[in-house]
Amino acid sequence: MSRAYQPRKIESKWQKKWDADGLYEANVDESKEKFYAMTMLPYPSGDLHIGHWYAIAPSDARARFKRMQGYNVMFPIGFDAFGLPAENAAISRGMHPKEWTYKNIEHMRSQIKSMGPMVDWRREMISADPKYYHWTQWFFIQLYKNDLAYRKYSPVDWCPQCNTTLAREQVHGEDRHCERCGTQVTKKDLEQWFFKTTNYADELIDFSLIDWPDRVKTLQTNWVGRSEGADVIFKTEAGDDLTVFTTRPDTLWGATFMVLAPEHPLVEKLTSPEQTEAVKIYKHEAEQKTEIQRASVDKEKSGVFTGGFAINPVNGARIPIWIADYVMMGYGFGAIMAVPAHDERDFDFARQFDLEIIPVIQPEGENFDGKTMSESYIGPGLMINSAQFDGVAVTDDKGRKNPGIAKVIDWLDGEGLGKEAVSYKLRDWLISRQRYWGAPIPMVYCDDCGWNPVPEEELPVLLPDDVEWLPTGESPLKLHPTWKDTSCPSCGKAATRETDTMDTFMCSSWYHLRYLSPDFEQGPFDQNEYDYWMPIDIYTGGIEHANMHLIYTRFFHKALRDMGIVEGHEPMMQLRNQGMVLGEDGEKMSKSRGNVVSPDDLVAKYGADTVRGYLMFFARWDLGGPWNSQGITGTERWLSRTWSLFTEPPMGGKPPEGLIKDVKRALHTALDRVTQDYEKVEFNTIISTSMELMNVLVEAKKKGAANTKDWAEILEIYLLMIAPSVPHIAEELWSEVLGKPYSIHNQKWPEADQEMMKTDEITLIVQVNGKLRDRIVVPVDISKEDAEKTALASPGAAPFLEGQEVRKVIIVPGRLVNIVI
RNA sequence: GGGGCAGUGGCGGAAUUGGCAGACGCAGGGGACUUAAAAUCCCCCGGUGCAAACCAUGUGGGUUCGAUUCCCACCCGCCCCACCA
Repeated sequence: MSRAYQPRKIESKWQKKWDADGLYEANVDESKEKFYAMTMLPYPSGDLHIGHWYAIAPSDARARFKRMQGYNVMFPIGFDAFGLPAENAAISRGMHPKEWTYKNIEHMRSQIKSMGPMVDWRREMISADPKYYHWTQWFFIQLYKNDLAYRKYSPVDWCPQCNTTLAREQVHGEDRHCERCGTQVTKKDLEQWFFKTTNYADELIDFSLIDWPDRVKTLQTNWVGRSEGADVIFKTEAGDDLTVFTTRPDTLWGATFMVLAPEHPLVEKLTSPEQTEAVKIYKHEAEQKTEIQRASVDKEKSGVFTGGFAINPVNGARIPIWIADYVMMGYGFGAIMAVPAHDERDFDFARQFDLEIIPVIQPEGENFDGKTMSESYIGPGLMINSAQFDGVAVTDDKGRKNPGIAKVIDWLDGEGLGKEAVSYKLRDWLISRQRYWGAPIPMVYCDDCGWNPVPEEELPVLLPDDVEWLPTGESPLKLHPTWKDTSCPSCGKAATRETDTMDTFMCSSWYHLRYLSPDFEQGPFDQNEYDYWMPIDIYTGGIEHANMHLIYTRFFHKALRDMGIVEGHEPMMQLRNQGMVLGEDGEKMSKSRGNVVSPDDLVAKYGADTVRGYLMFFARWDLGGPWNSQGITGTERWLSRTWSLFTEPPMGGKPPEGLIKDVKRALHTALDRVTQDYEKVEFNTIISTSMELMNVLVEAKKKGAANTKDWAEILEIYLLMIAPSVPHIAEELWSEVLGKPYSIHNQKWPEADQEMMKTDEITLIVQVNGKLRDRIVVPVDISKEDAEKTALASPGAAPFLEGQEVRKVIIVPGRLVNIVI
């Protein structure tokens, strides 16, 4: 009597054996082509979420497919172990962040193992291990030595809930809330460490070397926000330079006033005695505004006149200088020339405060008058009121491609009034965090020598365990009685350590390098491993990191490349994003909503293979969607019917003529499709095609197909096909039921036989005026003439052709005949 | 306001990229087996219509012999950015 399908039994059995045999150990092997498949590492929050499974299991299937194709595949995993949740847990439970984190890792590691991924656990990295953050610190020092890390006093984003600064990227939404806790972010003037990500702005929007989703490329491009234009030097009446960036130097003659950000350094000097009070009040209001809800979007412009004037360099006009909060200190120079006739915001401002409007671009057939214009004009036209440039055509193009802009830039340059310039929205990356559970920034401050890096031989700067983590807004390390005391690396005098820690995104910017050699002590990675494995061939994970991790890690790689530490221009050649698994109610899963699906429960009930298969099947992987707890029974049935197919005795007698040929055709067609879908990283159709094939096999077995000598080979190919997606049942059926040599995961991916896929007869679609009228079965090699003849005579089409003149017949060989009447 | 992604049965989704719309699965209906239930197996399953046939891929146009697929305009949903000069 055949055994029933007992997934949990066979799954833990094979997981143990694979582990004991080191089946998934990935070693440098020059004789084989490498494939580095990586999935975004989890944060050890406590429990593996279904979202983790969704990220890891299909990625694992893809990696297994590559392995069967003959690649030497590395599919590592680790833990992004530093970060705020550990500290918050420490505060609320009175448990040390380290203890909490490592306990969680242990638990989550076993949960990951329960899905049976082909992970080489010898390569695991944990970013909170001293042997890891040693090198995070080392990288900081390299960036510092190469002039890519600097300290700056500036207003920075501050989360009052998390009690720390945040990178610009970690501030979300119109209301500017904290990425992690959702609290409204405030501004704080602090001296902090930054990385010069802006040095790489242009390179970061060049995606020519990588195969990344358009969505991510667009997000990153918009985030970098490159604009082409010119820097133009205005002079204040007092003689100070007042430089502005503009994308529209062609409209310079229409600049009738200037606007500075309230925080602009020249404001005080410019302000006339009679305006001093008004300016002071406005500055104060503007400061408050960033702190209060800006969500109440009254887009009505506010601002105040400083009493100061500037000279428009192109025409000598004396123009007033205002301050307004619609000008941002952080972009360009924090100052603009206002051209109300051709900029919507400037127009609104001019109308509100009754400032002069001079049109300088005019399309044909128009006759603009600054006094009567009802809105600004942004489009193309001819320059007017612009002295020698009158009549020059201005197009919709940006930058130098626009003839008007190009001419003006060249002229400005020649006159020494300005120069071509590019501006970016991208900010330098603020990495200081006033928190405990992170990698200490390895810098020392000495009253005499200033800032110096900790000597590399003294790394790592260890995080002390005995710390009070009172959430005070000061770095907890600062409150430690002795930790910060050290000596100056330069002069040896008593000095103080930097007590801030690094943004955890710093840890995750290079973890792919640590997988190469997690225990290597002479450097961040072993060069031999690097030379073999890098770059990453496919990186999978959520899209939410498009403007954070995925920009930082590219920046990091490019910076290391310029230091000669790594090679190539990009770390990750291909990126694919998975969507999100939502709760059954279509909402984001959350404990408070009670719609969380527990993978542990599912594995207990259905087994890991069913969960893996269903995650691949239930939605388009890149989109995700709501979980359906009934839907998983479809995958469960697929596997139990597969089990029966292999374990139940043969049926029927002698199979009918042609059956085996038909089965083989279905087999190879499915194999071809599955192969393509794995290449394209489209998982749902891999499973549906496998189900479809199984249905064919079940039918064929009933008709006696299992009584032929071909049957064994058919079953083998089917098993090989499903092995990457459902590795345990495939192994059991392969090694135990078919008695083939262990392991199925060392077998070669079968090749679809194009000959087998061919048919003798095809079904030709017969259309009349594009409407389906009949289907005719014809020989595959039918001539066009015969196809036309047969179609015209077909019973379905004939009635529609009666008494009609056939004007044209379109024949798509192998597909259809369309008769046009 | 700008940008992106999507819109196909009751539901998740297919459609070899311009050629049979709805594969595969869930749910539903009917039947077989069973004392009964579960499991399993078989049949039906977009709409209208007795049928022939017609209608149907968010809406309206267009290109084409032929459009879910390409183009234009619009509607709805989600995501990102948002007074960025």
